Amino acid sequence: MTTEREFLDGYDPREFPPVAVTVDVVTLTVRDGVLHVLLVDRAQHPFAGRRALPGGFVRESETLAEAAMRELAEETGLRPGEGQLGAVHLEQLASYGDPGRDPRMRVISVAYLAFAPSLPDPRAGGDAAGAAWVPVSEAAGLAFDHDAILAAGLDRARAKLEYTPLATAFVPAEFTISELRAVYAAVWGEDLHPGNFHRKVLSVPGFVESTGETASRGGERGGPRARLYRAGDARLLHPALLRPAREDGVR
Amino acid sequence: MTTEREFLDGYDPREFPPVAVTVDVVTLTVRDGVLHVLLVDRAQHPFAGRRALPGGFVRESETLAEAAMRELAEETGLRPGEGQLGAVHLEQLASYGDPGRDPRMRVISVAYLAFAPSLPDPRAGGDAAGAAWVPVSEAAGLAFDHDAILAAGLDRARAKLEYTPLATAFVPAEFTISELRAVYAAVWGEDLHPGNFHRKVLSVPGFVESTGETASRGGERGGPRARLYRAGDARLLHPALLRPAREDGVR
DNA sequence: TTAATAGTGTCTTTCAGACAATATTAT
DNA sequence: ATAATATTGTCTGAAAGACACTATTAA
Repeated sequence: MTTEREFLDGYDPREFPPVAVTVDVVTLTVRDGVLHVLLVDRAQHPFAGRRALPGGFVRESETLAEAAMRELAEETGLRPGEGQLGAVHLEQLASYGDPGRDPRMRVISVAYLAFAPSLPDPRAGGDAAGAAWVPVSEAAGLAFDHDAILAAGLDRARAKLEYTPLATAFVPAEFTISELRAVYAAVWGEDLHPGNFHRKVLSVPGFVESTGETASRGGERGGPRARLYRAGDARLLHPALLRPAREDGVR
Repeated sequence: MTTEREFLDGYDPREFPPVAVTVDVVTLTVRDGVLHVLLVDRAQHPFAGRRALPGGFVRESETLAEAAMRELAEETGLRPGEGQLGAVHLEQLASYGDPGRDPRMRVISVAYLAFAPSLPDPRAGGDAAGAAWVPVSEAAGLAFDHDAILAAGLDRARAKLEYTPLATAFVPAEFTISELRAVYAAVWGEDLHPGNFHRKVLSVPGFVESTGETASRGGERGGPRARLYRAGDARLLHPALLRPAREDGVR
């Protein structure tokens, strides 16, 4: 937005190439130890019958983040800022604007990434008619360029667990170290050493803080009752919790 | 882009809220050991007389990245894909679309981040009339929300030097370890221990590879002639080159 | 009882950073 | 000659990861 040409153009919106701006949301959650993404079924052309990321047009007076939260609320049937949706972490992911990515017209989509604790199935009716949580391993062949957007969201999520405490966004307000470890295992797709993970999490300043309470019962198949923790005040993890076995595929 | 409403809207672009999509580019380079950003002087309202990031409207048939590279080429007077601009690293940074960020109309700007080796001053004439390299410490009070975009670019650049070999994008194809260290010092704003930095860089697989050559002369104020290296094939640094002294400000 | 899990202890290896030492070159 | 720089060596402490061990609880 800098040159003279732009200023002159600014006077008449009709001189711009017609373009639409949408948001698409990659919403991740962990259900039963498996990473899931929220997808909707497209009823209409184009890509009718295919699954897609929830999304829609940005309205006139809302910010991009507000549009993303609104779309997420519409699809899950939950209201933002209340109950569990209030605990959802939302961040901008990237924008996608290749000509032809939408066959109807030029569409620039701003993708958002959301981390949610385990939520109920999307309610039927309304916009959420075709919404469902899908294991990421089964989320292929999406409409538009949503496969690439989902892949970018997964990459971002896996990286963010390393150096931020955002794994806590996937669990309830109070959680055990084992539950937190299950999040890492689900997002990274590999098991972590329980003992080392436990000591590591407690050693990072501000990652978690003890509630003083203990879980009401032990594990499903036995074991002592675990202590409960809540998210600490750290915004970055120092030192980071690095993924194992990244030696290959780096070059 | 998923609901019925959207599909219907798709038929008539005039039904969309008028919106423009631009790209803005944060172009960083290191000149004489100081981190600089490429800025232009705005001649026109709004923000006439203020400095701004180079940018402009995305054209109909180009991708977002192509638009960013085109704007960068126009402002620097260099042609993309040739000479030094071919060595420029360009990546998407984030998108900015708050209502009111541009007083003329709704504008969504996709910001890009570029790392360039030391380039000549922008040529006079044409779009680059008011373009100049400005030390980042003096780049405040920019037009629109460009202060925030620049800050995001600096954050990203500082973080990327830690775990990617992108510092090599700031130096010529062949460089010495000291030149690479000067890049880190300029971007991070703190001096690094020469001996430890040297050993660290050479110990990270694929970060740099020796050319077998030696610089034609020693340092400006004396010292032996340093060996020359070129960028290696690593895309990520393992282990990473972490910034010192981040204990504070994390929480 | 049996098996699984929570939590802690120990050891080895790697790495960051402080510090030192030597060789080389511009001035 | 002097000072600055390149490069390498050494040492200490932090941290990751492997492994072991004890206590507790569901079934």
